[in-house]
Amino acid sequence: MALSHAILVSLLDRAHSGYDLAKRFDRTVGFFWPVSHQQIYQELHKLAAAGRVRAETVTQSERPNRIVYELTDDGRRVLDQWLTEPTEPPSFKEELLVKLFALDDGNRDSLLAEIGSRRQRHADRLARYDAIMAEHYPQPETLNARRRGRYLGLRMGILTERTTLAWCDEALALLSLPVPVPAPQAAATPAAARPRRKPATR
Amino acid sequence: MALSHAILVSLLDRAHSGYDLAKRFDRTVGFFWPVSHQQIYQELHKLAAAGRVRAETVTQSERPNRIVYELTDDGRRVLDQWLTEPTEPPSFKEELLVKLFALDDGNRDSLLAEIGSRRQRHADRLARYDAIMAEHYPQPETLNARRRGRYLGLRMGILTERTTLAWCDEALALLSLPVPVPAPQAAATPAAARPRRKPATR
DNA sequence: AGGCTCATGTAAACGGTTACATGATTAC
DNA sequence: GTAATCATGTAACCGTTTACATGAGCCT
Repeated sequence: MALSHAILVSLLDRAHSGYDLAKRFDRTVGFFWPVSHQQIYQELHKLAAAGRVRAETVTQSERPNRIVYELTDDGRRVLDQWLTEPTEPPSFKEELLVKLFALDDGNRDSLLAEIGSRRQRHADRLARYDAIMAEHYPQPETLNARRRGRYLGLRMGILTERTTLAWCDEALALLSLPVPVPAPQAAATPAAARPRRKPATR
Repeated sequence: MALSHAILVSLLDRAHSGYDLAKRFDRTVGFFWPVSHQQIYQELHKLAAAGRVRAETVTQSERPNRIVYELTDDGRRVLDQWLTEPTEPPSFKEELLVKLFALDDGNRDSLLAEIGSRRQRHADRLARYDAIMAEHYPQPETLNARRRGRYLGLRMGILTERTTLAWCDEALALLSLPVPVPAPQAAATPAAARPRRKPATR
């Protein structure tokens, strides 16, 4: 429901072509709302058909023509309306945590390795975000409204990456710790013979 | 690609019916991999057709019959294979941050209100997670491998909610701060007459 | 009487991903 | 010569969401 809105938001400042939007998304809104170029082109057609954006072809020599899209008054109205509607907390799908549900002594090492490589990726991201912050958002209190909103997006990214890094460190430490030896009575008893009591879930 | 795997993971400990799985997901894996009951039923059919689970009907009087699914050796193999494959960082879609990209003086109050209500929801979640942690995971070092994995999932949930709460507080504080008055020279100049220099994006 | 829990499903619609397609220019 | 950049798209597929369906028993 919000892909169209993400595009409208990106057109707020000025008109863009589909190609521009695709590149812009990669650096900005795309961090919290990933979108492919195919989606953008198709959605722009729909938005134009619905009268929320106006298309204008810019003829170019030496380069393919561009089709530049601009917000209409109606588009602006739809956008403002959307902003007042309540938002659901993000549903995040974390494959790694699903995998950890299957953790046992047999797969411990491969999961440890995976957490390690994830740690690295998050550290890289954090470094990139920190660099953008230092360069573009020195003192958030002095920013105007629009730029404050963008600052807060970046800020969320930084806090998230820091938290994830800290979690990776905890996870690596915990998984490296030896697992306590299970109670000795189980040693010689065949599995099928042991009484099965209803185990507490969780 | 991982819905089937999330189900296989849930069947690791013991056999479950679709109905059981749906309820179980809500409390466990569903936090990092949300799934509806329709998806579960359909996926169970596919998994059974592929020989990764074995279905058994349990006849009940007074209640509808249950169809209970159990991991096969092949299912276990597929699961173990999947665990060794690398994982992408989660792509999270945060509508609220998209909205903040459109922040201006006209919508500041409604966005402030929305951040406030989101703050509350995250505080509630954190309280629930803390309660589960206190009750089920007193000392993580003493847990066996399987339960350590689950502990780490919960731990991630707690860290995430804490971080989000802190971000909400920052956002509320920043948006409540008065926006600095723009440079006075713009006061009487008509917008069209002002020179338009290429503004720095970001 | 109305709503919840147990228990399973089908069907349509929507949204997103992957693959394929074209073609000129510029940089290495 | 090869790859990347600019610039736009179509088509098939897959995964997810929403709506609809059934029916008994239990609780208030």
